[in-house]
Formats: sequence, structure tokens, C-alpha cells
Amino acid sequence: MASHKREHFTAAEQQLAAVAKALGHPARVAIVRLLAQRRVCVCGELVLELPLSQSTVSQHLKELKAAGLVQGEVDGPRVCYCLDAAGWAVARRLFGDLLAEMPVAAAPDAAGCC
Amino acid sequence: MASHKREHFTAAEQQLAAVAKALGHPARVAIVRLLAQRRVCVCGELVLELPLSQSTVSQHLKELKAAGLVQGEVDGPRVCYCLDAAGWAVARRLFGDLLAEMPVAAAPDAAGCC
DNA sequence: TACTTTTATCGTCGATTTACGATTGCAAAT
DNA sequence: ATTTGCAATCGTAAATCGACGATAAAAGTA
Repeated sequence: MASHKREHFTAAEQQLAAVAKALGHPARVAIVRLLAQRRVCVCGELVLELPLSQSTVSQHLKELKAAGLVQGEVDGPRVCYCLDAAGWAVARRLFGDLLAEMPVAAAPDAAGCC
Repeated sequence: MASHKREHFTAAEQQLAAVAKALGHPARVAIVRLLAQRRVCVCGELVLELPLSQSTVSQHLKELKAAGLVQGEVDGPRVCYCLDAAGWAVARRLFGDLLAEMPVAAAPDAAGCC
């Protein structure tokens, strides 16, 4: 249906893109995994585990916070970072909805494009 | 570049980041959804559905192809794009593995960070 | 107060992304 | 062979990203 161009993308598309973008860097994937394993929690410990400088890690944490995947609470002189369960619930829903629309490789070749 | 702390990131982390990055733009999310709905299939039709120029859409398709989520087969003068089921299977596994590590909001507050 | 520790922010740099119009290439039709 | 139509690529410009060192801010300690 050759309709007119859409002014914007849907809210779900933009939210999903935002979360996916936050996970679109190996360092940020590594950070959330480290936080999930509870092996580390404080920014300084993350720096020790990652091949990045302190300022770069802090920047990645800022982006993960902006995406709602991580939250940090001040604990004295340091900051304790942990995963935001609510944010991950949203991410689960968004990715789940998208993947539900996508093809399953039931048929081996299954291309059958057009 | 001058990184000398630990090893780099795992293969899974890099693969996941690559797929997430490909989905990290609303236009690319919209494209795969349009392809999934089978409403459109050809580049030109995608252009009509999106608020982007032909060259920009082609560029997004190229990135989705590079990420293994889309494949295009030449069909006469036009190109028929379709989702790559194998690529989506990989994406499912990568995201599934990551989400399996992430917290579920079972416990309401559950922060209990440190 | 002064000092230390920890993290956030600033400023900068190069690389990449995003977008576009214009051009090229390719396959079918004339 | 020429024309037509669609898609990929080129070239370019603005914006963003990713990284770093340096510096500031905040909190505890001496």
C-alpha cells in the first residue's frame, strides 16, 4: 500500500531502538553482564575489569542509565550501580514483541521472499 | 586504542552488540517490521512507507544485511528484500541468553544493590 | 582544615553515523 | 541500440560516538 510517508516512527519502534542502541556497544554489554553476575558493583571495579579508562566507563554507565537499564545509588564516596529490573522488563517486552513478529527458521531455507 | 587492561570482549558480547546496533535506529526497526508484515518487499515500496530518501533507505538495508537480519535477492530490475530467518535465530539466541542473565522484577524493590 | 578517594564532567580529537542529492550500474522493455 | 525504471554507490555535510586526559565535585578521614 503505497501510502504517504510517515511523519514519525511509532513509540515502540523508538523505544526499542533506544534500548538496542544502548546495547549496541560491546563495553556496555559487558558492563550489564558484570553487574548481573554481581561480580562488581562500583564504578571503580568496573574500570578494573574493562579495557577502558574511568571516564569512558562513566560515560557508558551514563548511557545505560539514560536507557533505563542501570541505576546508581550513592553510597558514601562511591556509587553502587545495579541493574534496573523495571527497565529490563520493558526491554524484554519490546524485544519479545519484535521477535514475535520475526520469522522462525522452521523451514530450513524458507526464503520464499516474494 | 591504547587499551591495556584486560582482554577485549567475548565473541558473544561483540555479536550481540553488532545486532543491537543494527536495531539501534527507529528506521531500521521499522524496516524489519514492514518486511515481517510482508506488506512491502521492494526497496522502492519501503521508501514510500518511510520518511527517508531512497539512498538513505538503501543504506539502512545495507546495514541490516551486514548484520545478517535481512537478505536481498535480485528479481529482475528490482530487488526483493526479506528477513533472514537464520540471522533472526542468532539474534533470538543472543538476546535470550542476555535476558536470561538479567533480573526479573519478581521482588518488587529488589534493588538490594550492595 | 586539609587530604584522600571516588565519580562525574569538561574539552578535545578522530572516527563513525545519518542524511541527502547526484551519479552510476543493471536489467527489462521498446 | 536506446530508453526506462529501480537500486546501489559516490561525494558531501552535519551530527553523534567513543575514547582519552585533565579537572571538578562530593564524601569520608586524618
